[in-house]
Amino acid sequence: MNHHSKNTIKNNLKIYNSLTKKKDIFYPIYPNHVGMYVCGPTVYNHIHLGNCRTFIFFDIVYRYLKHLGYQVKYVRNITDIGHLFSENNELEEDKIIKRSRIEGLDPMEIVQKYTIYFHESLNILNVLRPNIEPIATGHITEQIEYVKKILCNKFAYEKNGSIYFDLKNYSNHFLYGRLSNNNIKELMDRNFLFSKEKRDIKDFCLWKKAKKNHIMNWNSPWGKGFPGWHIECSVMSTKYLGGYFDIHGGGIDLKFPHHECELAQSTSFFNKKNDLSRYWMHVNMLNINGEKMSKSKKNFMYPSHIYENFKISSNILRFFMLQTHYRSILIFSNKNLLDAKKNYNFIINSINKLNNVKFHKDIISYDFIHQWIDDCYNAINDDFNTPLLISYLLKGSRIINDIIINNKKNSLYLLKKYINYFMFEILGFKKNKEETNNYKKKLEILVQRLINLRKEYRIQKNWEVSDKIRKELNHIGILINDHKLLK
RNA sequence: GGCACGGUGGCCGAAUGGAAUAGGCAAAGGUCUGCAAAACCUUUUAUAGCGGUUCGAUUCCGCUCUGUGCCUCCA
Repeated sequence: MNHHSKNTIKNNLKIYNSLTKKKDIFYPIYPNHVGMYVCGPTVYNHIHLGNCRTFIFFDIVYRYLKHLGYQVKYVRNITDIGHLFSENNELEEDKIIKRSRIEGLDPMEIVQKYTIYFHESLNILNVLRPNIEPIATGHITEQIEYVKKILCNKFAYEKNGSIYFDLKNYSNHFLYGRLSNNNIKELMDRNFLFSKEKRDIKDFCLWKKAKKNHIMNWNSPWGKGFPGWHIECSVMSTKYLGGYFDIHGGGIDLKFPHHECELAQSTSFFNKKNDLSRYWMHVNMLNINGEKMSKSKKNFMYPSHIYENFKISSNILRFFMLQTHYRSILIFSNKNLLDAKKNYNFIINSINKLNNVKFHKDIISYDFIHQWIDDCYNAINDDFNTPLLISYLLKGSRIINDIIINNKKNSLYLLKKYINYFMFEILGFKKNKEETNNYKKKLEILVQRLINLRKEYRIQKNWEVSDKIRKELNHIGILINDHKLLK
């Protein structure tokens, strides 16, 4: 009665594709190989919780594809150039340059500093590193070559040392707006600073001429300048994954214009209809107080805020994010975070109990356990429905408790095997390791001695002193939960 | 103005053309207990509104109300 053969599971993964606007069965271009590109951060600031959501989600995608036996090439870029910051339609300045001015550091020091923070933040969240992490400024030559080809194909034009994408000519040959369903004519006109140079107000920049005081600039056939925002992703994805790969992802706010422009650039580059990626995936936003958490709205929180202010671990933050489906808006609130904590602890406690129980490998197979395993796989296979999967993991935990408490003979072996797969391998929770820090270890011993001391007082029924010790420990965040005293 | 995704109990959050068995939190009750807490077990409550299609709609279609996001800074 074993329903969950690996191939059946593998052939039933459905992914919501922003390009086709429906759930498509996942099959890669080359059997057993998956190429995945995810738009990474611009490293001019710390990453906040909203950014983390996207990277945690694609970590699940990466982990699950590997679990299914695919060889995955995961590429996630670092943007260290090209994002212009506009204020009141007055000034345009590279975000990294602006930040370097504020902090009094060299632009490349800013890049280095926030790249390190980015990696550290994701490490703490147990997000796996991609296979390739290309950096935009490391691919200037390739970007220039790419722009040259688009120019050569007549889908771009030069004006005063800058290169703009020719949307009008593009529209004559291809459809612009396939991802977002946006019709160029229906888009709102805004006054852009560059608009004087552009043939059409909605043309976007491929290469921008550097002003005299613009520190980050490179030589090009069109003079000193720097690449536009969208070009780096087209170039680096094509370089490392080819002109057509399996999955392209990012936050939903990148769908338009960023991904739409990438699609247009790629089509112009090859001069033929091209999807760039077979599946396009977009993660919805994290909302706080009814609106999107973003750097520009200044309503963001960093992961470190959460660990400190809510006294929760990175595992619980991760769990919190996975309790909402990735295509839904995730609402940040104190209560939701505490719900996540309780649920997470419930599952982990059950797993810990399993580790303390001795059992033999099952001989009999139990149908309901197999059903439970199928349910779990079906959940994750249905467009990565992590909230549904978590509900099954909670159910599994309850089954474990029931078996252990009532001393039932049952299929603990399979339960243990699969709940571990789902929690640690696929959902990517960190297994608690022994603390290696020596100083911390001594503190732990001290606390343990206090607890033992208190136990002696309890045996003597000296409630006054034992309650006082418990209170003191509670003050510093160590919770004591008493059990019945053994005689 | 255009485009996209939503509206399910007190709250969060799944699913579905055929009795709402999701799940969790909260609440209530219980086990346990020196007390407190924790842990574990059990139970209650819901498809925004109006039409249409249908034997049957929460699900599909249309309209209304309403929320969020994108429209060249954004994960």
